[in-house]
Amino acid sequence: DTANALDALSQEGLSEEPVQQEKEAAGSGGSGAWEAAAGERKQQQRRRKGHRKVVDIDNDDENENDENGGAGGYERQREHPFIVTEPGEVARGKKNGLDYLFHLYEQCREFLIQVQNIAKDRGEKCPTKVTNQVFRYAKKAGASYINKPKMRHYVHCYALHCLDEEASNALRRAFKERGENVGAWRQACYKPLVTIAARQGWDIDAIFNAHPRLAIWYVPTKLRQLCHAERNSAAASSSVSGGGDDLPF
Amino acid sequence: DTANALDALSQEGLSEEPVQQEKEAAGSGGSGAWEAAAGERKQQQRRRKGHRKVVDIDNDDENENDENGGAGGYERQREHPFIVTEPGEVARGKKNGLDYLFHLYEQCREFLIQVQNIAKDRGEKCPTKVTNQVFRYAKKAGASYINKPKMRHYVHCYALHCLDEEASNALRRAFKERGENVGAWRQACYKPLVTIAARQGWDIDAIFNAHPRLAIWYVPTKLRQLCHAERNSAAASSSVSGGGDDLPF
DNA sequence: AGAAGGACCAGTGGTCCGTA
DNA sequence: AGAAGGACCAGTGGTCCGTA
Repeated sequence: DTANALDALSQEGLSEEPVQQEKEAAGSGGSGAWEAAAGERKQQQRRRKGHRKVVDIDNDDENENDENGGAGGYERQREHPFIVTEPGEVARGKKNGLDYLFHLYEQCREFLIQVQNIAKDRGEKCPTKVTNQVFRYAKKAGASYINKPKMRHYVHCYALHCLDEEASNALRRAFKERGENVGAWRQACYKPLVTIAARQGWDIDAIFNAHPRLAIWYVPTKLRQLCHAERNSAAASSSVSGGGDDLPF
Repeated sequence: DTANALDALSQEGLSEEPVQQEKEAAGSGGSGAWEAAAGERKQQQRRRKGHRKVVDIDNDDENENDENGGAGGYERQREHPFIVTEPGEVARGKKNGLDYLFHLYEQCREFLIQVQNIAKDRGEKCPTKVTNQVFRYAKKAGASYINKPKMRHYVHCYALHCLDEEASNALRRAFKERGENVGAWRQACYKPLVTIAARQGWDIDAIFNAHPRLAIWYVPTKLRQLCHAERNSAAASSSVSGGGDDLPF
């Protein structure tokens, strides 16, 4: 129902960055076995504490088939950054607008439904949330612009859009007017959600689950923490003003 | 409500087996660095395909503190095996009965409820199923006889007990009479569940979720597969006997 | 500086298989 | 042979941080 017309909202052309493999291939002067295995294996080193050394001993011919057909200087693409747009406004320049952001959540929902149908058909476990499996499926289906960190990052913004579209729209207009960046707008989305939670007994999980389009998203940790903190301080101040045991008003 | 009186159903005293650490300490003549690290690190070798070699390079003094205070020959305890008992029957000898088995599921439910209350209190994510976290909590609370492989192994038996206690009781009496072992009884529990699923549109997840005491358990993979296979062959035979497109009868 | 997302990591669901 | 459960492993939820 949120039609594919919205796809047009994404600006044509993507930002570019050199591809990882190419840089690795170009980065000459590696230091032996580990370097050679880096393309094949995951790098398990970064923040490792145990000072462990991993050595591959049958690395024979696994890395010889370069599937990308040699060093043709192609570039990895990265989505344009979001900017704060009003409802209905299309972002100009190398930017994406917030209607497009919210549209990505609808797309994920459609991918989830497809994954669910396949699972039901096969008699397999059926996910109720947007899981890693769904992100993998989306990628395989060609929606390479969908990824987990991005979707998780803005879930609460989408939640406000679902739960109080008027408030969400007003916030967008206000932040656009003030020339705020996306990060500031994103931060500002928390507060109205906490207010909504306050009105509904602080149960943010119940609020998500009661909304069909929101129920498929995990409640973001920070939103959960904010609701919890606010509930406690609200209870504390009410018990002070109430002058004794907590009363229901 | 399923009172702690049932705890008495577990035979006093447990089977014994020598403790792992002791055996490892006793097993002299290891072969160098990896052997020395085995107590500290997880053994990552078993079925490994990649022919990888893992070497620890700062193994300095991590393994020196033997917390068990030396080789006092204490024994690890293991629960008595289950035998097929009738409802109400207490197992004799070094055995446990099936009422006790089902009681363990009730205990897990109580541990889950405690974990849920703690989580709600702290404003953390609240589990709806018996997860690893719940098994850990049970162990910490002293219920060392509860463990994940055992509980998962018999979930479908408990499911039958919840969904059709009469049928479950009849099956127990029949298998006791015939002198069948627990494994045979366990296998036999699948079929009546598949029959129940057939009557309810084959949705075994919905059947579990509709029952408050069962909803907290993951549907066992094998039960899910049996329902799926049976649904498909039922659909095939009905479309044959129906002589064309599937009809609703 | 603000932002997108590859890649990591601790802890999960699932159950094998070494053990008695 | 039958059974209990430690311990493993692939893939998860969560998000950091190297990247541009």
